Amino acid sequence: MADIPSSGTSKQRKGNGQPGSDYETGLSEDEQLDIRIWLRLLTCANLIERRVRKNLRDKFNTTLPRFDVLAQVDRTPDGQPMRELSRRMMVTNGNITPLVDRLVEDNLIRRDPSPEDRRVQHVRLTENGRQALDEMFPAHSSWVNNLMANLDRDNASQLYALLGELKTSIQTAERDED
Amino acid sequence: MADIPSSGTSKQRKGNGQPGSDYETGLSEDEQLDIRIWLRLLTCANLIERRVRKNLRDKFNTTLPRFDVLAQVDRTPDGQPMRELSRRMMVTNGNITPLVDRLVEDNLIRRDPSPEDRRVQHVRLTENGRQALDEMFPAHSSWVNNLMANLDRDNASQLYALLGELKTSIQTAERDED
DNA sequence: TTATATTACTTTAAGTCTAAACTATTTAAT
DNA sequence: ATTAAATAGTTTAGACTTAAAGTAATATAA
Repeated sequence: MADIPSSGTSKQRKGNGQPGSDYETGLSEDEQLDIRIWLRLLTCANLIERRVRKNLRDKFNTTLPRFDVLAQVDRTPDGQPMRELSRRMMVTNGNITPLVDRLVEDNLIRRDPSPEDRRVQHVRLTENGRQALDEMFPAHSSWVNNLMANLDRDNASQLYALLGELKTSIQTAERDED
Repeated sequence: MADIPSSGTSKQRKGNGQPGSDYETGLSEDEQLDIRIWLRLLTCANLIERRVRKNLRDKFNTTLPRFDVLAQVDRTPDGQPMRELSRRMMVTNGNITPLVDRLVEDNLIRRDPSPEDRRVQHVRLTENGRQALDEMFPAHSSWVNNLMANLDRDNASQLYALLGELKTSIQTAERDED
């Protein structure tokens, strides 16, 4: 996960000679800034994720992917097809199958075949699953809240907006890729 | 990875009645903002990570953790102990061992026992590893740069600063935990 | 209609990751 | 010096993740 670039190069690599270039890395200031944003982003995400994982394990004896499935499934009253789960969770299809298998075993969710399309399985919360989620959800919020408690509210709003800009930039770049 | 909270609750959960609370989630505006920051952060991190992983595989037939190890090892001329690698990469100790094993097999790094402390193994780049990294590093930068190309430079600087604030907030909260 | 492509999901093999238990070594405290 | 505690690294079992290949069902197109 961590992805910290070093000089990333042998001593031979020279600066590009342009203003704002860095002798060590051969990157322009803009390029360096981008990399630093990426690394800081990753560090923050890792720190938060680590805390959430630890608390889910310690306090609810579960894992983040399991919590994610429950939270996702709960987003729509009629449950969701597997493909929708994998799309929302940003993981591959093959990942979801065994994850859902285990949650079904534990009677937290169930699979209902779609009446319209026999390929589709709708995943829904069981009563058990709902209860579990109702306990976990506020705790999860409070953990995140706690980690950001020292962040000034104006800064928080701005950060949220800027992350939106970043997201747009990424999606634009990915769209142009194709 | 994705961690999208839904209503996360049955219909029974009521708003907390305070100004700015949300009937659906029972979260205050501040709490909602924090969760939204977290989710957006995670989305951005996932999008970038996914692109980097895909490009590492397609163009260099390698993986992100492998690249991370090489980049980390390169940061200090005399290599680094395993514990330092795991600390910097924010993964557990047990993760590093097989990862390093595979890279040693491929002759990209080597393990040198520390002369001072017989428990310690210093991990260093081989000439092969240096060459590989020298090819990968600029490519890696350009991928990230590309994803952020549509981000205004002022916004980028601000985002970097705010992520710093967030990081501090998280670390403060974690410190208080202990 | 019939062939072709697409879609939803599962399976497989291999890599990554974690927590926990373990070994070997070093450090600290008596 | 001897014991206890801490540290570096490895190993283990299990969960998660991916890409790629496979199966079944649906949609498209000729």
